[in-house]
Amino acid sequence: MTTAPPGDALDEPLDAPATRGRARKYAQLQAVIHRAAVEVFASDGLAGASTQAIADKAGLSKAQLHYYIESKEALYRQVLQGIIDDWIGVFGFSDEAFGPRKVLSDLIRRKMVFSFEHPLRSRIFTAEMMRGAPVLRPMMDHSQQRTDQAAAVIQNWIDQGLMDPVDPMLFLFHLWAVTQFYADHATQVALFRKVAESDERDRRYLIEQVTEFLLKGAGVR
Amino acid sequence: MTTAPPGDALDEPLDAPATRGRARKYAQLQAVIHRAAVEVFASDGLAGASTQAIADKAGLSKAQLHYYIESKEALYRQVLQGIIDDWIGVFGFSDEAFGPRKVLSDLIRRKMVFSFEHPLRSRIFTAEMMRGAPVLRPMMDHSQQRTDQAAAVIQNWIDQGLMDPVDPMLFLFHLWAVTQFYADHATQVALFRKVAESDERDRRYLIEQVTEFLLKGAGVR
Amino acid sequence: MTTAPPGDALDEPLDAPATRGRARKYAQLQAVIHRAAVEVFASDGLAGASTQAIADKAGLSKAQLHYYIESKEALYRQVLQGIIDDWIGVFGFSDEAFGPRKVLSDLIRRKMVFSFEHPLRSRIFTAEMMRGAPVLRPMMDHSQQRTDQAAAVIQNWIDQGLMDPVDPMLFLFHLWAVTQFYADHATQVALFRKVAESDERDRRYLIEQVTEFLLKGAGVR
Amino acid sequence: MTTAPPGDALDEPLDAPATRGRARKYAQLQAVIHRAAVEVFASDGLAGASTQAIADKAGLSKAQLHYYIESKEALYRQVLQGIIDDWIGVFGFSDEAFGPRKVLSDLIRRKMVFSFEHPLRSRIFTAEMMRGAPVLRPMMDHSQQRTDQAAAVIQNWIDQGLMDPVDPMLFLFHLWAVTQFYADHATQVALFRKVAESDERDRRYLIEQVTEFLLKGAGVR
DNA sequence: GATGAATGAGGGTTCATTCAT
DNA sequence: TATGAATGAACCCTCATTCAT
Repeated sequence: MTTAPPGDALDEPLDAPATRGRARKYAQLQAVIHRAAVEVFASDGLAGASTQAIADKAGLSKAQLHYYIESKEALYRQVLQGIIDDWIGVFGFSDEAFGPRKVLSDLIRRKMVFSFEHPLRSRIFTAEMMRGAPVLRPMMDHSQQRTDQAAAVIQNWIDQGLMDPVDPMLFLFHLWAVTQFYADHATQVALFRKVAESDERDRRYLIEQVTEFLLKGAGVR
Repeated sequence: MTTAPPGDALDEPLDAPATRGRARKYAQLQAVIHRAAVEVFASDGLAGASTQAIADKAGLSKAQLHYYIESKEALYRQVLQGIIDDWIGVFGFSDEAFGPRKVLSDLIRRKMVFSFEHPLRSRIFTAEMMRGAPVLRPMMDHSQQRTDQAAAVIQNWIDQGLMDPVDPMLFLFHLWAVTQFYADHATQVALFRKVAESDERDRRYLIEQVTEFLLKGAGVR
Repeated sequence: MTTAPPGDALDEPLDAPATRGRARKYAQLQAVIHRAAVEVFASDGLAGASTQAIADKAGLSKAQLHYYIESKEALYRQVLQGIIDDWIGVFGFSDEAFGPRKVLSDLIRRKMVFSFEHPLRSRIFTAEMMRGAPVLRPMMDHSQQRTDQAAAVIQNWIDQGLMDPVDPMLFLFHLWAVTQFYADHATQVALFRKVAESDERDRRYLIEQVTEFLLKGAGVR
Repeated sequence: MTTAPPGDALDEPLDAPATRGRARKYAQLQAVIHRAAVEVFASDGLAGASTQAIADKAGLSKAQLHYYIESKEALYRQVLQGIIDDWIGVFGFSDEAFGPRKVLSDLIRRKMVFSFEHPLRSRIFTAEMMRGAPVLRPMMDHSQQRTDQAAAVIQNWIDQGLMDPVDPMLFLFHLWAVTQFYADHATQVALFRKVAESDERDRRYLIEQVTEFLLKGAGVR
């Protein structure tokens, strides 16, 4: 489960100091750009995002930004790639043998934590999905396959009487929909609940509630 | 429950025939523009949508379009207004006295039907929400209040032992999240389930499954 | 032989006066743009030409120019198309039966006149050729075929003993090279000969000299 | 007659070994840059050529290239200078006393060989001429004078009855035009003649044909 | 020397909106 | 009303050149 923003992991191989310093700076800049891009893409979308806005947010000139990126679309693709890379860690099932309660609780918790910590990324992903995933589709090789596997595991659990006979795929949808909601609509959630965002205690409460709701809905024992 | 696209309801007050004809044509054009705008905003977003694209889709020239609308943003606001107007019909609780099973089932069914029939509108709404609702916020006067009322009703039912003691607001969120998912991610849903969209029998199946899941999750009796 | 710049031929079908006036203005503007483009492309090349420069020379704003053209490349293609259209009239052989002296003299005169009257167009063509004709190639359908036919006619004349046994294709090249020179290098020609350009009497002299030289070189009787 | 690409002639004055090695490397690099520049300028023109493309072709970084050249225009000027230096060797008349047949045949052969071996340089020159020679003009000090001398020689021959009374300057133009054609339009020549470029036997044939044509055209005895 | 980084000016093109007819 | 035309502000991106290391 790697939720660190790209570029924050600074364990590069040791090198000549000069090179290392330069590479380090380069990586930092890339990270800054990445973060800026996430913010702008999240609020304005691909079409609405201007490289000027990204450059400003990153503290660069527009020309400087374009020195570091290939194109706006490439930067967007890179952001998406970072997201689906993260998804893998988040969405991977742990050992099926632990049974649905443990495995699904873990999954839900990871997903909720991701929602709390990376709401912008989550929104970019949802927005891309809603557009029909024109950019993302060619990048998602195994997602279908992985989802089918997850559904099979759930079916196994059902067959073993460990949970109610729900439609496994739909259950996965619902799990996704509910957990994702806390990222995509974080502002509204906070507003309606009159609770400040990012309250640690509250997050635990939400995870609890969501977990209980989802497991109960599927009759997980 | 009004799911008809705005502009289709043509029960204008009777008037002088000439004026009525003119007004009628005007209303029809507005409806055409509205529909075109929904399509374009849904797939390209506010920033990505071009008035040219909307005009093309409406069969008008760009200048003609701008004659009928105040501005692109105003048109967008109008579309959003149409959506929240629809929401009211969809989301309104029927008489609390019927109890949670009946009331919530009805609500879920209406919401699912809306998802099936107006996925584009749903997506525009979600996209706007995800941006932090910069345009929508000033337009949503009573939504907070209405949601609070709904939560109160649910709390009542809980107090009466008609359902498990869930957090009412969270339950509403989850209900929203799950039903909305079938609109916002219709393409993906169809893809993953290998089912053609818009199959009537399948829609009934989905409504059933979703209803059961949500009610069970809240322990509705 | 049509050497008029496009847009000058104003024999459009009669129409409603308003439309005709508008169409007329449109055609005039297109002609102005075309002329400006010819000048700029001739002196700066495709890559070096800026739409700003073309717009300035045409007395338009850049945005206005782009309202009338599809793109810089398309405008360039249009210019090239105009040139090869003209070529056809210039280069077409009259009736072979008149014999080489008459037919070739006519051709040379036409080509020289074109060089005098459209040196810029000629240069654009040569420049495009020198680049390997990346843009022009797909537009030249029948040039090869037409040239082969011309070569065959010349071979016929040779077989009939009407001219020396020169390589027909090479003769065509030389004819082209020499006549083209007076367009492509008009400035230098004037400079070296210390003669003002565009002197009518001098043009007749040049045509005479060139004709005699070329015919003698091929031993035309 | 020096047709070697500039920079290839490495007979620099002997010097201290270190300096000599350094100077040698410097000269080699200059030659590499020169060759790369010729290729890029020939196909893209001055405006269309990018220093990046030249650097790539020369195997240097853009910054490195700019360390070795003063500016893009200066490099272009340098290329032009190399070309006109070559022209001198190619175009110089041998001893007038040998008579027009010998002298002109030699000149034509040299010019044709240059066309075959340096088509790119030839094209750059022609392109510059067609633009009106804005860069070249200030560099061509003696060309006018030299051409006048050549014309005088031809006039002499005419006066001696060694060739027909053609306009000497025009004859030089035609000589230039025809021989140049085989460089500037090498691609089209090969295409139209369905002959592979750079065939040694064919080159001899072309030189023969061109020589005969030009001499006959001027009635050289 | 060589290289990554930076920059200012411009490149072509699009667009929402307005205007005149 | 409806349409062609016009406009000014952006937009994404490139480039020759310079700078710091």
